[in-house]
Amino acid sequence: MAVRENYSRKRNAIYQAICSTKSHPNAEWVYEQLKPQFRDLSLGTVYRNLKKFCEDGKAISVGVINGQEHFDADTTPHSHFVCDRCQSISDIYKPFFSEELLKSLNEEYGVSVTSNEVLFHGVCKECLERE
Amino acid sequence: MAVRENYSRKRNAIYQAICSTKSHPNAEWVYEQLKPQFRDLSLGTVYRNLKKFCEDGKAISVGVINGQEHFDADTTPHSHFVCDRCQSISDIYKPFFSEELLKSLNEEYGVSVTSNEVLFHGVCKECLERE
DNA sequence: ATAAAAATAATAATAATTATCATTTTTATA
DNA sequence: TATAAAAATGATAATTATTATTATTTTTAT
Repeated sequence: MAVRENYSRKRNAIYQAICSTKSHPNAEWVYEQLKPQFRDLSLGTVYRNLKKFCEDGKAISVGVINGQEHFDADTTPHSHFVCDRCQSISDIYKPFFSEELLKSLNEEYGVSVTSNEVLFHGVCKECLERE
Repeated sequence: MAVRENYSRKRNAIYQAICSTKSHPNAEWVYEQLKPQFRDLSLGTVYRNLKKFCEDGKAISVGVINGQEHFDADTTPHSHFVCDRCQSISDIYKPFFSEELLKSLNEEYGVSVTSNEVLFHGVCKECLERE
C-alpha cells in the first residue's frame, strides 16, 4: 500500500498540477497536463476537483477570462494581470487594500466585505518587447 | 420620419435599458425588460448589442458573475460589490489606483496596464439588516 | 479481508453565448 | 420621395464551458 495521502491519487495529481505552475490554468490545461500519466482521466473529475479545492480554500478562482474559469493554487492575497495579446495571466504582488480601507467600505456602504479580486488588463512584458 | 437617432430603434431601447438602472444587468434582464414593448425582440439582438456597446466604449462588462456576464452603462472608473447572499451588484465609487501606482506596475512588472476591474464580495447592506 | 464511503469515467444534460442566414429596417442619395 | 445599398434583426442552429447522472472503481475504516 502506498504512503498515506490526503486525497485520491487523481485528486492529488490535480492539486499538484495547479501547484506546479504560475500560469493560472483552466480545467482543460490541467486535463491535458495529466492525460499522459492518467490515460483514463475524465475532464469531469478535473472540474469537480478544481471546484472542491476552491470550496476547501486550497485554491482560488481567478475568474472567468475569455469564457473560461482559471485557477490559482496560491491563496495568499494578490492580484492578477491579463495580457490582452497573448492571454497570459500573471501575478501582481502588491497590497492594494489596507484593513482600514476595507473597514471604510463597511462604514460608507454598509456592506461586509469578505474577499476581493483585482484584475488588470493590458499588454505583458513579453508582448511589449515583441511589438 | 422620426428624429434622427444614432441607432436603430431596438439598439436605442437596449442602450436606454442599461442606462436606466444601476443593477448591472445581464442580457436576460434587458430582454425581459424590453419584451413588453418589443414583442418581436430577439435575445440574440440583446447579446449582439451589449457586446457592441462594450466594443464602442459605451458600456463596460462587469464580468462573469455566477455564470452570466453583467453590464454597466456607467463607464467612469469605479468598482463593484457582489452580494453573495442576494447576488446583487452595486457600485463602489472609491479611487483605488492612482496614476503613480499604475505607473509603478509598469516599472516593476514591465507591463502596460490599460484597464482594471475590482470586484468585492461579501454581504450587502440589505442582507445584513435582514440577518 | 471486507463492507461502507468516496471518487471516478463515461456520458448526457444544461446553460450561456455566438453564428448563420433569410428578412426587415435603416441610411444614403438620386 | 423613391430606391438601392448597407446595416440590423428574428429565428434558429450551433458552440462551448460546465454540471449532473449513474454505474463502476478506488479508497478508507475496521
